[in-house]
Amino acid sequence: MPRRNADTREEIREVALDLFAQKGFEQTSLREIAERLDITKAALYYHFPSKDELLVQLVAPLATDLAAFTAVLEERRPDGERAILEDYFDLCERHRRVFQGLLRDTSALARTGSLLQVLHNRDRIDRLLVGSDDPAERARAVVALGGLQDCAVLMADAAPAAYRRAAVDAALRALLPA
Amino acid sequence: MPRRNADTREEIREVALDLFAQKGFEQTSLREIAERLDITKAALYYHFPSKDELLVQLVAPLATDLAAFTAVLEERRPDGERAILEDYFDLCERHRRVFQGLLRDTSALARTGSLLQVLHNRDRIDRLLVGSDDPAERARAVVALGGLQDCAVLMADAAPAAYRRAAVDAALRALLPA
DNA sequence: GTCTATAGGATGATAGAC
DNA sequence: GTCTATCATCCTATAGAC
Repeated sequence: MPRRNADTREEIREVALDLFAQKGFEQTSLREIAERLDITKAALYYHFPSKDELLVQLVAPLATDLAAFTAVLEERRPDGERAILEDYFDLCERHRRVFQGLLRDTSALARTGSLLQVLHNRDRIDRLLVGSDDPAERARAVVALGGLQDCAVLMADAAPAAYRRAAVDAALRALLPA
Repeated sequence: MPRRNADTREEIREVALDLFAQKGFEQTSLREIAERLDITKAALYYHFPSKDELLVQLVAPLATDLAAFTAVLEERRPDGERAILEDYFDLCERHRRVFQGLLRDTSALARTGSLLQVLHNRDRIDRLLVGSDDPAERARAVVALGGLQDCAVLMADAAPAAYRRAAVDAALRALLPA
């Protein structure tokens, strides 16, 4: 029998993103997604050819958005760094769930408790650095530390010594109120 | 028969971290780890009670280091923010492989090509923002954007509007040369 | 400390009826 | 579009010999 809601495909995307964000891609089975929608696994395969393709479609909006952002930045020198940063911030917010759930799959660490331990420490460091629990104050620390942390991942091609000074300087500027 | 090398346990850790970092935790089977070491799965279970426990032991050094860092920060107001940031940077570098391989499990995205797409864009944005390929210059952008991106993940408890201004301001300071 | 053998289960995916 | 039934494969983990 046909189901209550017309747009099953969109419902699947919604549930899948929710579960992936919550438990990670690998640890979410198609059975779980199907159960939550009260359909069968086989029905999923009518709408999506594979689990991987489902993932691809979930990340696609972010990928598209990011590509557009890059394109704009490339074709003309835009209206100032502030505007760029604001736009990038908005982009991250817009795809917050994707960032949270798909760009870092922390499920395994969460299961073992390691993740909580790390995040707890990080959170305390953030608050201590700025001496406040206020989100606006904390953000300075998150930017500074998050930025440094990102270097470890994204600058894998360069020797740490080559950018260490610059990175620390930048983080310091971010941390200190203007 | 006993194996060539005495410290099998350490060899296992080494190989496991390598494979986890490369393919992600969930997608690395104990069979693969065993094969690479020329032992059997059963032998792994002599050294580690479970796959999860193996993971825990791999993250443990980072967790410990981070806890110590927090403790120092807590007990006394340290020698200035610069030193703190430098220490945090060093900590990240020290555990670079863990950050790369375990704190973000990007394996699924990598398999589908989505990851490459996202990282490629991010890399170009970084270079464009500072107008240079020099690592030292790029670091400013990585810090600024990485910091903003981290906000989307770590400040999940706060309303974006509450820290948006502060975060963008901090990122801007990080981006602009002093 | 390492092996063989296997239990016991979940998973992604497909075939074919309705 | 959704179902039932099933396949083939892989997995973590354990028992027990050597």
